[in-house]
Amino acid sequence: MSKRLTIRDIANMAEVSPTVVSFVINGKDGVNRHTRERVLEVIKKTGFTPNISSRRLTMKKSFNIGIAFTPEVSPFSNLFFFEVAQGVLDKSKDYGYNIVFTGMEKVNNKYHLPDIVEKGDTDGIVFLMTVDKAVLDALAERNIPAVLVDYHGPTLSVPCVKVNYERAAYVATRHLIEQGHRDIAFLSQNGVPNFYNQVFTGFRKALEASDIMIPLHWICSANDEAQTISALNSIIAGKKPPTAIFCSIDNLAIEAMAYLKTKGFRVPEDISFIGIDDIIMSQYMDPPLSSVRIDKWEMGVQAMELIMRIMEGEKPDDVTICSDNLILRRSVTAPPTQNR
Amino acid sequence: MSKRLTIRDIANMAEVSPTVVSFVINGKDGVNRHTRERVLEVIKKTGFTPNISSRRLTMKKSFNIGIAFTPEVSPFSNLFFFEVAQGVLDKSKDYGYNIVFTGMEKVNNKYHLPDIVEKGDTDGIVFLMTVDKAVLDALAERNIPAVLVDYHGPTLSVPCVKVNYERAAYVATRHLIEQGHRDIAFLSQNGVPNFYNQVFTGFRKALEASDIMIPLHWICSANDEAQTISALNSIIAGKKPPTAIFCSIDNLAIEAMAYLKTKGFRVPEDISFIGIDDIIMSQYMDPPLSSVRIDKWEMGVQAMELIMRIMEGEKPDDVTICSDNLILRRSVTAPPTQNR
DNA sequence: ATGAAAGCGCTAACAG
DNA sequence: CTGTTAGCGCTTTCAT
Repeated sequence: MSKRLTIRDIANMAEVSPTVVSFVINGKDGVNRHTRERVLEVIKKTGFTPNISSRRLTMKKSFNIGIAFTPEVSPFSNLFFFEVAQGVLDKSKDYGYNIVFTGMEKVNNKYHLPDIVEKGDTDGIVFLMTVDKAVLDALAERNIPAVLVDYHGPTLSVPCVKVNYERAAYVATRHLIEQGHRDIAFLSQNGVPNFYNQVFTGFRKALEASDIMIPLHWICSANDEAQTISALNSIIAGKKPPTAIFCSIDNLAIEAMAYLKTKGFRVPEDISFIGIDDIIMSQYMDPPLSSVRIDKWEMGVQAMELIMRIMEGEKPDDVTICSDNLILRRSVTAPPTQNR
Repeated sequence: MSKRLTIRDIANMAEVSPTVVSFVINGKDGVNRHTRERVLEVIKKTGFTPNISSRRLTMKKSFNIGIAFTPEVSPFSNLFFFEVAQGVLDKSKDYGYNIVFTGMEKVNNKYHLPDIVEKGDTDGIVFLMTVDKAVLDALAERNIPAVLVDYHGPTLSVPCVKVNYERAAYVATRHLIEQGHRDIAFLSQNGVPNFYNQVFTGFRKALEASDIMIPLHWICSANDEAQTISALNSIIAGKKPPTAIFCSIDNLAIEAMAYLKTKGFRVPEDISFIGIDDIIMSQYMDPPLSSVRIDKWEMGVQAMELIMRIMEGEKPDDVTICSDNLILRRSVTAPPTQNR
């Protein structure tokens, strides 16, 4: 186990001072071309890499970016944020940062500052979906940049990577209509009011654009499996069930599809389904689920880029990801021809 | 943005020297009880946390643990290692380490040393499934601990967290037999010879234990979707197709099930399926897939624990995870009663 | 264009 | 039991 080289060793070998070596490593000018090349030569030959702990201390930078999340949106249990995380991870490499994942614990109904920032071990944080105002303030005070991915709340002091869910819902619903459906039910979570509003608005506008009216008990919300089932039961209760169901996220569509199949519905022959997100699982369903694809990986990339721009002193605007990329699979077909 | 406190500030406030503060922070003894309490008091009051960059430099430790993976087993695209990573991450908290994810690029058909170790920015690495001998050697030379998760190759110099795939395959196959099946096909990947051997052995032993013989064209391997399909075609080609298919991993079972359904087979009425792993997706299939559950989260936890033990100078043995936890779902039922 | 020297905040001998 | 001091390996004034 040979001792690691230091900048001083390199300096000796190249017969210059440590300062010069530091300069060339950091690409600063003010170094004679020949000297620079000589140093570069030695560095290449020795495979020298500057000790990162030391740079961290000197530069008061951690070269870490955190991804902070609450249990519900852990990239390790939520397939949406799983892809987002991948995006920020991939992009982080380009900037020479480590990504460190930190779950946020809730104590007394408010989130703790991620321990990674308490330790001063992060230069920026990307929050997934939610964050406490207090946490954001603490970050601002420490002057560490933050961005939010897939945030649904009121405008905030930090830039966000957003999805236009109204648009997505509109596109999904319009697709159903274009396939000939006029009896379309709406199923969404409503735990996050803003999300619900966006999605419902998109749905409503699509229907209105085609002068379609639906019975009110076809508009349902559900935040867990039990609620989904009872919503579904109410939707199919009438004598004339809908021919299609719009679901605000794929997860819900998957749950709903499974349940209605147990109730004897054939998908899509009896009833069509469409969702939003296009999570990895959707393509494996039976039938594979049509969905409005959200490029989650790209959201992660954008988040990382926002962080970097903030670090460079910019004050970037929110970015909104393409929200109308319809993925056609087999869960949607024309409505059954009715004879009554 | 108030300046961060240093150990020196705390020392002044508590009217002791920085050394004493350092001692109490690091839980060393040789500090008077009252002094210790006084210092603790100040620390609590101020919310002081020692600058980690500084400790890193002084102690020559990074307080980072890496998870290294090739593209095929990226936790962000492979649902098996996705759960493993979660386990490592959860456990790392207990030890105060960051987890940093590093993909390994292949250049000239061999993997590069993860950049995180080149930079000296990791105290240990968890490799997912594969690793080059050369990389392991480089690590050994730098004296940084490594463990392997779900490794299938010949014995190595580093401890591994293993699955007993022979046992898992045995349990899965026996379940099929217990349900009355005697016409059972075998489908496995064979990209990793050791894995194939284990799984096949388990399958074979279960059959032999019940004196079951099967036609040889029911023993198939496939490493991508096209191969899966052609394997399946060959399996169902004869006049009397099997009543059940054992698949070496859930992914394969999912693919196979989907394909055979398009061929008009009803699952499980016409043909039963069982897999190994119990990945997150399996429960959402139609029908939900029976599987031998591998506790992937626990594998991650064990990996982290192995790393820690190596750091403490131990020379731990491999650990093998429970491999016979049968999860009964709806993809297996009794074989159709035959009348011919 | 180059070098000397200070200092980042901590830990760990070593003295007392 | 407590304090002094010397680094850890780098970056960055400030001279030259």
